[in-house]
Amino acid sequence: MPARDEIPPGTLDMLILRTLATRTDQHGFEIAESIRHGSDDVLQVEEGSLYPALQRMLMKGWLVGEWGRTAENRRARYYRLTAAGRKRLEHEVDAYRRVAGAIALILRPA
Amino acid sequence: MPARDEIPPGTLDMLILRTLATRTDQHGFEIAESIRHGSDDVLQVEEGSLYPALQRMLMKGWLVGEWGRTAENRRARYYRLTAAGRKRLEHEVDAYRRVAGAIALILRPA
DNA sequence: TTGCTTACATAGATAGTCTATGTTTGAGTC
DNA sequence: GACTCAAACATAGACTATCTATGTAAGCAA
Repeated sequence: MPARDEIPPGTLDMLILRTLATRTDQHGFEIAESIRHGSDDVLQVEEGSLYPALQRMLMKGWLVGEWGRTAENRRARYYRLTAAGRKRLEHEVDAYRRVAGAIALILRPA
Repeated sequence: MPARDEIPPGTLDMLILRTLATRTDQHGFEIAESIRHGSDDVLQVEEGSLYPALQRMLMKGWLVGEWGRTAENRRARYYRLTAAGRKRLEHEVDAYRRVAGAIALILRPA
C-alpha cells in the first residue's frame, strides 16, 4: 500500500485553489477527497490543516463560501474561487514551477 | 534581476547532499554558491539555514567534515558524503519525486 | 590599526503543516 | 426516543525547518 505523504509546506493553498478551479462548489470534505484522489492517493490533507486554510483564504478574499446541504442532507460550506483567487492561483503555480524547475536542475545535473 | 526564492521547507538537506554528491569536499560557502548557481540563480540558501543543516547532518552521520584551508588561506570545513549520506540522498530524492509527481497531477488536469 | 571580507556559528522569529480534541447534526437501530 | 455512529466543521497547541539578525575569528591590504 502506498505510503501517504504530508502536504509540503507552502503548497496547500495552491492545491486547494487548483482543486476548486477544476470543480467549483465543493465543501471541505470533498476538497480533501479531491486532493487525495487527484494525487493518486499520495497526498492527504488533514482536517486540522484544511479548515484553517479555508478560513484564511476566505478572509483574504480568494474564496467565497456558502452554507448548504449535501446529498445526504448534512450542512456543509461550499466554496468557490473569486477573481482574486484565480489570480492568486496563477501566481502560486508560477512560483511553484519556478522553484520546482530549479530543484530539478540540482537533482539532475548533466 | 530574477527574484530569488527561499528553499522550500524539507528540501534543504536533499539539496546539500546532492551538491556534495556532484562534487565532494566543498565547504559551506562553496555549497551555498553551488546551490545558487546550480539552480540558475533561483535558490538561495541563507547561512542561518545552511550551517545548522550541516551540523545536523554531521551528527546524523550523513557527512564527515574536515577542517582545512581555502585557496585564499582561510580556514574552512570541507564536507564529504558518507555511505549513509548517499543512501539518505537516494531516499530523499525518491520521496521528493513522488510528492512532486503527485502535485503535478493536481496542477495539470485541464 | 583600521577596515573589508571570508567562513562559520547561534538565537530567536516566523510560517505552515500536523496531532489531538471537541462540537454539532443527521441517520439508522433497538 | 435513547443510543450510537459518522459527516462536516472547527480550534489549540506541537513541531519542524526555514529565515533574519547578530556575532566571532581570522586573513589581507591600505
